[in-house]
Amino acid sequence: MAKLDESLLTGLPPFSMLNRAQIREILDHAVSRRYDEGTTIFHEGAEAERFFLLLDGYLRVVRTTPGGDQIIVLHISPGQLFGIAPALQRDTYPATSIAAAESIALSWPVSLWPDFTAKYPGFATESYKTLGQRLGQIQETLTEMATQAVEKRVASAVLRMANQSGIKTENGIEIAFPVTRQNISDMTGTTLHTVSRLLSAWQKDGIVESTRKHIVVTDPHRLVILSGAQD
DNA sequence: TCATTAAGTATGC
DNA sequence: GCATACTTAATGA
Repeated sequence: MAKLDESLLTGLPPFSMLNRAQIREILDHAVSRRYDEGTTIFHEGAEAERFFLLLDGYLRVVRTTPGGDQIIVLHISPGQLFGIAPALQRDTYPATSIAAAESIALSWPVSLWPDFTAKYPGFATESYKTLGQRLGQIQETLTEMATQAVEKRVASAVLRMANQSGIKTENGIEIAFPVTRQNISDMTGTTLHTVSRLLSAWQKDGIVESTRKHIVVTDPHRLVILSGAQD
């Protein structure tokens, strides 16, 4: 296996306080893998054998409700840790992770987690920080789901993706990974029909531009207004 | 206001 | 040319 370059980890929050030698040490224990779009990296409830860091691509994190349908809980962007069940004191994964686009991730056996948190300054605190942020975001989405009207929920879901992964183009902010209407309905607890209608209406109003699996937010400000601010 | 049904068009391997 | 993505209208809770 080819040696991984140290520049992969320098600058990433969990590793930013480490020196070259420490990063080298971490990389030498890591396994790098590529995942095609749509590939499941691990399943909810499965034995957590490894924890991961996303180097490139985007992931959907999906949970199955008691009813049986899947809802998209959050997305993972490059540079983020995921599958960190050990940080939650769990030995199974709390959710399923699926590659939303072609992705590359590093992983380590969970047996190394105690070493990492003990040996590397900043690693533990940074991990718990992202974990806390995620929990907060999930809770926010959940209360939003329960209280807000559909149009607001879809608006904030699109905004979240644009903020998290958006790349600037001439026309606006483009969501960097493929998203279907179905995906958005899975994030917002509505139907793909409603999402389709909303996106069509917004396109007519010049707020977004969308083609298949592809969304550009052309007027973020008005989408923000739709997402919650009242007129 | 929104889900559901249903019936259509567009797109891409 | 077939499966998948998306659109639109109609109906009714």
